[in-house]
Amino acid sequence: MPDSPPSLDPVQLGTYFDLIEVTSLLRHAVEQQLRESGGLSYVQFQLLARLGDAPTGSHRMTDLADGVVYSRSGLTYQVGLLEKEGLVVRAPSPDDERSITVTLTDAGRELLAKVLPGHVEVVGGLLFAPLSPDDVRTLAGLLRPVRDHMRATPPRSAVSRRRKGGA
Amino acid sequence: MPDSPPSLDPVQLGTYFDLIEVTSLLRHAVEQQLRESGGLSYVQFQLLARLGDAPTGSHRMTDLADGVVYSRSGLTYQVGLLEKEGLVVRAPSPDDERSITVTLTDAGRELLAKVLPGHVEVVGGLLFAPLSPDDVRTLAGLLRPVRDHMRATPPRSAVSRRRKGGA
DNA sequence: ATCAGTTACTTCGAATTCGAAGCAACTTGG
DNA sequence: CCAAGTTGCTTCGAATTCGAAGTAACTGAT
Repeated sequence: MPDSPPSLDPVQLGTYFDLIEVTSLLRHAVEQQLRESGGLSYVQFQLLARLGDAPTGSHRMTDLADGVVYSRSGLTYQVGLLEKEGLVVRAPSPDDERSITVTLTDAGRELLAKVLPGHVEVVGGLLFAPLSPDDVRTLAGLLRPVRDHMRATPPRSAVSRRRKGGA
Repeated sequence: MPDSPPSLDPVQLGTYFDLIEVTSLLRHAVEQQLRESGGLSYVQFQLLARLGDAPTGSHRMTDLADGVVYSRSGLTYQVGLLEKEGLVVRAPSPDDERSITVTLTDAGRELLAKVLPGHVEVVGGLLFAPLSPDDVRTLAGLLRPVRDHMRATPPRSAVSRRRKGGA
């Protein structure tokens, strides 16, 4: 691959910074709304949303962690909190004894429904307000390949727990 | 304002999710590179980068916190770490006795220079690899107005420390 | 069936993060 | 000048976050 320029041009750099800034601000605003309206952190909301999206309303721990880009141990902690609130249930997986299946409860679904409108409103007001429908389509068309590329690219140290000493 | 639809259409929703996912993955990869190559966290890198960009190589604490979207107390902590490493210096501001001016040291500038190429490489390889130069320009054109809009929109509770009780 | 290697999850300790509260320095109106 | 209000930063405590290490379950080869 001969075209990996060693340095970013100014447009790229500015775009990168704007991207980071935009999502930081968005996250911040959303986080506040979620805490006020439902006592949820952003990760917790993401988890509930993912479970709500799933046809079965459930996912394995690992898939959840990968989905929201979170550490395994952090996920254990967060799911523990959600379970204590009665929003999800943990159960061993039928086919794989090691796996834990996390499932959304009715209470979880309710809370999700209660929180979603406000969430959507914040996102709409901050992120989409300055964008036309065409803009949004364009943006979607740009982000999707990036997302796929990132998901496909193995993390720089794709080591299997042993052999950590890079070289 | 008659056009704030109460709900996001599927394209918007997908775009929003992709945006979050893309930046989460990017951040993760970048964080790892920074830690390995220079022992810096992402915030720390952002701070050094911002100081490096400034004509004077310095900024007030508050401006730094706002710039990187970080809490004041968190910034105090991080700048403390950077100072302990000799990467920045804190000095009271001449005109305003309350303000602290944070300035990049030579060591800080060196470390920044040492870390930047790898950083840029990761960002290029993950974020920009699937995008043509035209795509990047388009993306920049979309993000800029969003950024400006977000910066202009006051946080939902623009209260002045007192009168927190919302109603 | 047994052993080595891998995968799924949890526990643990250390580091980071935030908001609330506190303190000092500015500003404004009298 | 003085009091009330605001702004800039730090300290404090509680909650979250991660990676390393540990345990249990699966896989494949012999």
